[in-house]
Amino acid sequence: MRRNRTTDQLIRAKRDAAATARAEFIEKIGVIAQSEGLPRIAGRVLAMLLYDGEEVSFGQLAGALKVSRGSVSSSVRLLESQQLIKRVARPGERQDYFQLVESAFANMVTASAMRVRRAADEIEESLQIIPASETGPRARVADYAAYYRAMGEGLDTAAKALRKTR
Amino acid sequence: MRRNRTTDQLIRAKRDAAATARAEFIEKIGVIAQSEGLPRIAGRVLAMLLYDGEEVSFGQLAGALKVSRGSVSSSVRLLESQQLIKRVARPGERQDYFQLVESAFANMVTASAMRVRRAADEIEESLQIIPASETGPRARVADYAAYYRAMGEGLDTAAKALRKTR
DNA sequence: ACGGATGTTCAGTTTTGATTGAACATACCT
DNA sequence: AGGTATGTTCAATCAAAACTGAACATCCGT
Repeated sequence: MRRNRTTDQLIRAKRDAAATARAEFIEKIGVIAQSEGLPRIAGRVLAMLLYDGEEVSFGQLAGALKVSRGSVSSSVRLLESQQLIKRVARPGERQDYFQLVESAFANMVTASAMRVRRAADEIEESLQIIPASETGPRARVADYAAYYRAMGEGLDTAAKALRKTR
Repeated sequence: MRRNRTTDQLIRAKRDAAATARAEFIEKIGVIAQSEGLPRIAGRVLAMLLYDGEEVSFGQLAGALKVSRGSVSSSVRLLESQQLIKRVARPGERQDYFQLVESAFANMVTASAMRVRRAADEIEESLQIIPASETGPRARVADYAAYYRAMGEGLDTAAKALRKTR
């Protein structure tokens, strides 16, 4: 099929639009990730896997994101540890491949819940040390701990709900 | 009333225990604050106000936490902007005084909700740009946005609940 | 008006954490 | 075994954010 110049230009324009949309999304998630306590590169890895939806190789990550292999290594390890992505072996291929886990969103919530729970633990540790005579401080710190506990449970509940639905 | 040496020592030991418990709590919250996206000093200010329960002056904050007045200024402004503390004027006193707001915990949740909602907005912005032809990516990004939306609403609900209870 | 106490601002410094890249270990292919 | 592709580790670098302190503005009492 022969196409004229105008048609070709349209097609190219469309492809470009898709490419820039993808690039902007990846960068944006990189920034959002930082406000979630993830390093920027980890966020971009996550974004790329989410956007593309398919398995992506270690080399592709380093290449497409233009970062060192060292960074890719530490990022994917972090994301694996939080159960957000998984490493898959492709028969016959040397490289590692990665993809988002099914329940990635739920697991993000679980990771938050874990952080909050750890904070609650620390505060309760403090509570142990405060002498019984300090009734005012004890009451207020106990309230604070209870707040963190409640948050943690709320997040866990939310995670469970997410897991059921999708 | 005359007390012997041993009694005095006991009293002093008790006071010391209370003081170190307080100091450790303040430091600990400083660290936890960082994982919440607050600067460390702001966390310590918050901790001091929470522990002591009463109004604390600008000067006391700088003195007790051993930080510059500049740091106190920016910290209290940040905490005020998030509605976690309030500045109170004492009649006849020149210094500003600060205390935790009643609904501080609920407001912390609200602040988180705001952050999450902002992230959701950004992701939806991305969604606008992705061409309709990219059905796979669009669906996945939309899911991601929905997840953030749900989180935001969940947090807002939690905040409302907290406000009712206490 | 003056002096001193107070809070804010901002340029400079310090600290913290992320990122790189080279050395290394491992596995595979020949 | 030798060579190459691959992922990890870690010391060095870089970037971002927190923090300081001095200059400034404001207010209050005198």
